[in-house]
Parts: sequence; C-alpha cells; structure tokens
Amino acid sequence: MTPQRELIARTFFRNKGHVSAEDIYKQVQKRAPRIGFATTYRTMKLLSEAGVASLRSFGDGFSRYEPALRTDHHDHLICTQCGHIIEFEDDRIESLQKTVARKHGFRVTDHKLELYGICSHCRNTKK
Amino acid sequence: MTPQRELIARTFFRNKGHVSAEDIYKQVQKRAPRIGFATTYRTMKLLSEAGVASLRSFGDGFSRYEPALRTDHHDHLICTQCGHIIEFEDDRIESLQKTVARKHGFRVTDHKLELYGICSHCRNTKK
DNA sequence: CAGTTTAATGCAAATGATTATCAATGTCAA
DNA sequence: TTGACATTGATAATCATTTGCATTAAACTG
Ligand SMILES: [Zn+2]
Ligand SMILES: [Zn+2]
Ligand SMILES: [Zn+2]
Ligand SMILES: [Zn+2]
Repeated sequence: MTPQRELIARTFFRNKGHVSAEDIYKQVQKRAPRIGFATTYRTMKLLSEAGVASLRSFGDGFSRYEPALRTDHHDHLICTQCGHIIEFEDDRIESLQKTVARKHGFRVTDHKLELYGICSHCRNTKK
Repeated sequence: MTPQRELIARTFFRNKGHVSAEDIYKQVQKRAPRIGFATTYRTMKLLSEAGVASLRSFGDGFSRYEPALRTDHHDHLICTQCGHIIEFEDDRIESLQKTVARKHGFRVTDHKLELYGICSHCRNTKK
C-alpha cells in the first residue's frame, strides 16, 4: 500500500459511486498533481480485483467504478438527459431472471439491467 | 442507394443478428474486396438511423447490430464461454420494470437486460 | 451528349479510452 | 551499502470506430 494508492482509494470511496477513472484522476490531481493516470487506472483495477470496487460499463464509452459492498446487488435507472443514476433492487425481477435462465439451460453468473429514460427532475424543467 | 450500400445491407440481413461491424465487413469483402470498412461503418450507422438495424453493445469491445423488426422487443442471454446469444422476452419482467421506473419518477425510453452465464452446451462439454 | 453540381467511396490518418513499456525511484532485508 | 523487488509516471502502443479528403460516380441541366 503506497501513498498514491491510498489517496486514489480514499478519493474513490469519497464518491457516491458510478465514478469514471477520469473522474477519480481529476480529483486526485488536485491533491497530488504528480500522480499519473496510469497509476489511477492500475489502482482501480487492483481495487476491483480485490473485490472492494466493482466495474460497470454503461452505454457510454467509459468504465465506471462503484464501491462493492458485496452484500447488496442492485441495478440502475439512468437519466439520458442529466446522467443521474438511481439504484434499485427488485426481488421479483431477480427471481424471474433466474427462471428465464433456467428455462434456457443457462447457469447465470452475472447480469445487467439498465433502464434508460428521463428522470422526474428533467421532465419538470423540460418545457 | 448505392451498390455498396445494397450489398452491405443484404449481407447484414442475411445474418441472424448480433453481428459486429467487422463480421459484416469481412463477409462483404468476399463479394466486393474494394469496399472499405469506412463504408461499412457508415452504412450500418445509416441503417440504424433509418430504424432497420439496432445497435447493441454487449460487454466486449464491439458494437453489434441486429435487424430491428420494430414489433419484437427482446433481451439477451449470453454465454461467456462460447459467445452464444439467446434471445428471450418475458412480459412479467417488462411490466415490473415499468413499475420500478414509475416508482422512481422515471419515464423509461429504453432498457437493457443481459444475463451472462454458461450455456447448457458449454456446461456439458466442460468437464 | 458535354458540363456542372452533388453525393458517396475508400484510403489513410485521427480519435479517445485504456493498457503496455520502461527507465527512474522507492522499499527493505541481508 | 548492496542488491532484489515492486511501484511509479511519462510516453508510446492498442484497438474499435470516425473523420478528412482527394477521387470516383451518379444525378441533373441544358
Ligand atoms: Zn435527468
Ligand atoms: Zn450502482
Ligand atoms: Zn456456451
Ligand atoms: Zn437480439
């Protein structure tokens, strides 16, 4: 554990999740301008390999990280206008997914459910 | 509508869907080696803008296209071992998604549900 | 037809997020 | 101190996709 890694990890956990590597890099830059993005990427990969961060890739070209509490699984509602992300969890959907997979002979190891749309805030300020 | 575009479109529709741009490019190459991949990409973008192809991005680094029949929506089961993709549709999941979105004040315009796992074929030949 | 405009092609170079390379620096135990 | 050994950070490489641009071809015009 080096000072660079510690700063990067701290910065990551200070966020609320769904942070891109560049986000973290820019935040880290303010405290320690000498840290390069290579170290940022490497550290985030380490964190996700260690299981404390999990990698998400939404539609846009970026990889996002969020803290992995391990216990809580959740899916995402994403506002295509302002980028706001809401997390949710629905046990009925989860179990229906398992049913569907079983029906097709799949053993599911992972899944991704993302609902894209317009959040209430953007809908109200729209017109 | 140019001959190049026609060949690319025909080639695309000859496939069963979930085709990468490179797949199409390579198939087109056999019939018309002079066609460049720029034209392939451009034409696929045109097709998806025209609504006859829809763009999917699964976890791997590739953009995939599939014919957009407009009437049928479906989600995907993806084997992480052999890459095989099964399409499915579950009305109960769909309606639960709408319920969840409504609960959070979202108006959903699109969604993505992908189940990753091991298909029955790969499970049987595994050991 | 000849001439002019316009769009489409295809090669090569650019893009942009991520990864690999590698010399320089730090760590630590013998 | 010496020598493994790991880590850093600047830079170059990667790789799917886009873009710039000169060339070709089609579509009008008369
Ligand atoms: Zn919004
Ligand atoms: Zn989340
Ligand atoms: Zn399989
Ligand atoms: Zn499909």
